[in-house]
Amino acid sequence: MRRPRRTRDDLRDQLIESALVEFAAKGFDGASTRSIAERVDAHQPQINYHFASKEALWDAAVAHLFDQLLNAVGEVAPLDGADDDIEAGLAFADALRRFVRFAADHPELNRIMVHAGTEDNDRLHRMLERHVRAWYEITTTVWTRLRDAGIAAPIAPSNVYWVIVGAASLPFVNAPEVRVLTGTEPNARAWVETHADGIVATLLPGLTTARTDR
Amino acid sequence: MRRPRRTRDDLRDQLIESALVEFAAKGFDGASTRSIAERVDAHQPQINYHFASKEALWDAAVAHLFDQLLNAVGEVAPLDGADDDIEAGLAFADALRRFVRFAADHPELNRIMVHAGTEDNDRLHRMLERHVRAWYEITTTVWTRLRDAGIAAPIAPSNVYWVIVGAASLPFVNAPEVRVLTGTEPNARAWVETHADGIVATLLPGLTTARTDR
DNA sequence: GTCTATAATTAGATAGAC
DNA sequence: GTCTATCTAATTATAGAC
Repeated sequence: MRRPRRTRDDLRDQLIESALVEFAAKGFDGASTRSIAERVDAHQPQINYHFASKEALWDAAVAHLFDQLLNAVGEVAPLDGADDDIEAGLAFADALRRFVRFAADHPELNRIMVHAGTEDNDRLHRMLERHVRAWYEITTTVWTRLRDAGIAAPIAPSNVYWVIVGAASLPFVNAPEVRVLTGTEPNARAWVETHADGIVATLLPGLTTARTDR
Repeated sequence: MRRPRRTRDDLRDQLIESALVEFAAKGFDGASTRSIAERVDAHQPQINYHFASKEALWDAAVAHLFDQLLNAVGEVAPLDGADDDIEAGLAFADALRRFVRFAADHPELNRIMVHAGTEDNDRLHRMLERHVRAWYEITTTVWTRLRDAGIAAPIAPSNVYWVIVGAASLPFVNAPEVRVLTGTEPNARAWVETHADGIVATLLPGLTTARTDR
């Protein structure tokens, strides 16, 4: 009945995956290290041994998520360097689509972010400076350019970041709510693509026009 | 040093207000009935006496919030009856603006909703059927009409509800994040109105055009 | 009818066994 | 170096005093 002993790294990875699910579902305070451990057949004190504290586990889990995000959406920096504005707009549209797909596949990211963003504490500051600020800055920069080019919708660069994140991720963050209210499955491929299409067409109305103009 | 004894209703109201803040900040599991009680100078067991259980207190707090929302945004039903489409569009734009202002003034609503919507449990179902479904239905109905009239942006009626709620409320739900990343105060009147302007102009592009056409 | 004292459970962290 | 046994504090609910 005994499970073969795991390697250090395997156990760490499993605890991180488990932590993501629990933190996303119940928030930092609501999640218990005991449940996180038991979900992967470990004992609660093993968390303190491998991560020193609940906070440190949270930091590790968040870092893991943002690694995956960067992998999935890719560096957006090149956007700024695209030759012409339409090019930049198309690249941004692509990044938006990839972000919507990531939000559908990994609802934990935006669940954790929306939990963390409600309270002003050290955890939030660490997450923002380590992982979020770069995304915020590149978004406002590219958006300003696309606005000037008449491609982007009339949203101020200072708040477009939250419009994008909120609109793109909420149906996946609240997937159970979507299922109850619509009777449809938001994680179905078609649902996700419809959502991405709507977001892109609405936020970048000048792109559809421009593309047919060429 | 003794506080004058409160009436039954005063204490209930104070506990509900306190519960809203705590549930919004930490989620249902993370919030403790002890903190909720202590915040208004009461003892933890008084919650069980006045509300029977933590769940019942949550239900009462949520009901109170949705009462306030209805008060602030008003019945949207009349929208459907407006004579012409532009009229309906203007009324919808007005409701959107009032919703944005409410989200700024009462971030607890969307914080609690976003927490509740992540887990499929009885609490979520009670909230959806009692308070949310009506808003979802009227939104999709009006949106379908405005889409057909060429006023609304190209977002499917089945997901526009989450686009609106997500885009309109996230900067207030995550106000601490906005403060850190932008250095601005999202609750400032100007910030809120700029946000509302952006949302309305982006979601109802046909309205600006139509208005100048007349 | 209302609140205080208290019970039963579960939280995260540590100390010491292996 | 890793995990198990255990500790202290905090959780919600109840029982009984006023």
